[in-house]
Amino acid sequence: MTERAPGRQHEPAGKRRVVRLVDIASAVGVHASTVSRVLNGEVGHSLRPETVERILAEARARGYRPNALARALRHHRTGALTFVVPMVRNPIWVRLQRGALLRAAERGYVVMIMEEPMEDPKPPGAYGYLVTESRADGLLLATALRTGGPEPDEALSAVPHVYVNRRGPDQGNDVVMDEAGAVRLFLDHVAGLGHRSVLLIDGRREVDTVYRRAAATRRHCAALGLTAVIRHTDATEAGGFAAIRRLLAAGPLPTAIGVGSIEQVFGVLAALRDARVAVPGAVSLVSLDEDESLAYLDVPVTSVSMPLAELGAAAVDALIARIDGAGGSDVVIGEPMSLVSRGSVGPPPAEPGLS
Amino acid sequence: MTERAPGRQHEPAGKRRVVRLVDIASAVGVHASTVSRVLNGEVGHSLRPETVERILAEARARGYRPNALARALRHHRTGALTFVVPMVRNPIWVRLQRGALLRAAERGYVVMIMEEPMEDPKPPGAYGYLVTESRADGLLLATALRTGGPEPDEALSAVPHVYVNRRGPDQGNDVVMDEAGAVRLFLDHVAGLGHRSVLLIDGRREVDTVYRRAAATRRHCAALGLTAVIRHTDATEAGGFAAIRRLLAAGPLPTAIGVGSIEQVFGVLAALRDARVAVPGAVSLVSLDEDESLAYLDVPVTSVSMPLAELGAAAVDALIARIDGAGGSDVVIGEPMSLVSRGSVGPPPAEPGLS
DNA sequence: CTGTTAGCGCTTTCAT
DNA sequence: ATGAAAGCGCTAACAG
Repeated sequence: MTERAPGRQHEPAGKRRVVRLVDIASAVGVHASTVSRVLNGEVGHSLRPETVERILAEARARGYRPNALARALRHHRTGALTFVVPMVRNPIWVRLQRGALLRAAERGYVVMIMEEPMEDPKPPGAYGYLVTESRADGLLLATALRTGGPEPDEALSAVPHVYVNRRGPDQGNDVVMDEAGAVRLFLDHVAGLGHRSVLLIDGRREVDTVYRRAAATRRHCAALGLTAVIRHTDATEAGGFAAIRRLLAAGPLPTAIGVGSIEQVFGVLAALRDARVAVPGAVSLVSLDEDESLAYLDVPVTSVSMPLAELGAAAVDALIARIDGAGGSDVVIGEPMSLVSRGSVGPPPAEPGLS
Repeated sequence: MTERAPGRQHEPAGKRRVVRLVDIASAVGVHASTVSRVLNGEVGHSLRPETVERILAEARARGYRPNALARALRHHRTGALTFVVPMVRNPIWVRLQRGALLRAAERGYVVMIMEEPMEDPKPPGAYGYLVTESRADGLLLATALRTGGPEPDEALSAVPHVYVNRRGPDQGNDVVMDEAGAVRLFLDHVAGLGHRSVLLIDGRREVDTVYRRAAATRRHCAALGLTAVIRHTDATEAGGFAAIRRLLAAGPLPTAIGVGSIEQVFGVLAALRDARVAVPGAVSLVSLDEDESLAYLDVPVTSVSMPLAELGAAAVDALIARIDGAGGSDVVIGEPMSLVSRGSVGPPPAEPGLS
């Protein structure tokens, strides 16, 4: 009883080594390869039921777990994916990440996260080494910035990869959301109420989602006969605040405002509040980025809810398909998308543009 | 010119195999072990400078990257850590994760994220297999719930691990924040302004941080001669909203309110707004969870800012120390912590508890 | 100074 | 129905 903290029964002093295939093989009195076959459920090979039982029992008893490293080395498969995300605070990434993590787990993969600093963005190819070094089987690239040209990143030519929530330079590897659909939901809603002038406040135009929303806004406003003003600003509270400040100083606001990120929504709301611009009395507001907190603001904010988790899951599926050698084409996730009405949208004021 | 997409020069049709140590060895005309030595910068062994040069040049030319799998198999080190986090929306995890990711990268580790569903929490030992299978060298356990008893999780006895932002059942493996310090910052601030009654709205008491904040509130209120009311509710907007609703129905509110999570802050503010309780006129409000958006609400909310990123970094350091066999003791991160004054706190109303 | 050998833990033909 | 042997890519002990 003077022994220190005995773990189980025959615990040899010192930390017990992890149990290997050969350990259970020699315990049962068979060869390691036999154990391997049994544990991998080889159906082709007919094993004596009794042997099978003994092996299974022993493995279970000793809590055997296969060494993923050794396995991966043999199979040229790590069972890991790397998700490269921009280092921003926006909750959009949390949901995207969650959708991806869940689906990856379902499909037997683990996910490593790499965060890319926004100040010092690297080209996607900078992450290719993770696959080359056999740390992962493929790359989910959610770095936000559009790259300069359309030349495919050579460093990724032999690396399974998928661009998530942005388009990449090479065709057929994009998994994105239907940003145009989201914009249409917003515009049709306000146009239907009689608004004729629209303002979009969004992030830097180098961000691909922003670019696509802006383009869709211009296009659809033209189609509907609405005037469109588009302002790019920092995707922060301060950015949204400053944008409204500047616009107010220059003249009356458009009557319908769409905002790209929730941080900007906070800033926009604060600026409108400061300037005593009534929402939805004088201007209507729609967030293109859904979050539950929008329901609890002094002006509950209507938003467009996008399928972030589905996007993450679809990206994982697409990447695994590429790892498995199957080709694949661009994917656009459009469902489920909906307008969450919360009261920040109303008809335009009698004298349009009144602020 | 009819060939399809030639990559570089001597690209043999089909995807080029990854370059191995032996490839560059045979190219240079030396043995693989020599290459290994050179590339690992063996100082003890004196290598002929010319050989070194040739090897380095060849490796660079062919973009050689060591196979992390093979290396890990030999070294019994994967160079990966697993971070187990609860699956919640709160931005606290984003910052914690970021601090951990950054520090891990600095120290040459990659990080895998596992999200634990809040509805179906598993014991921390359920993640031990990741180390046993050699998928990671250690575990950062940020699962929020306190476990039942103080019995150390046997499944983790041989697994390097550290509990992050919560205390674990085994001693000496905790890396937590100074929640008591945060609570004191809040209480001293409001007590200094003359408040005598305090309300804490926080999450489920099974969450360790909540438990510690509640205990510290009781203790410090007693020391200061303040009355303390503590309400546990869902860590959501709806939870905060409902808590205030119920309290208002029962009578006047304490004059100083602390709130555990930002989601609850949104709910609390909404409920106070609905009930026309002036902030900070009738009650003062402090968020124990800092976020920039708090500055842009209709009532800018004062908060206590905690060192989340530092916590993540410290946890990584502590875990690596344990992986390296060094012992370690519990760590409490208290700096930098500060009160961010934003205007939701004022002196108590003349008739205390007036609502 | 550099090559040989063995082996990390597992899987997979090929034998028997 | 099971064993033997080779090898994934790399490194470390030991020769020479």
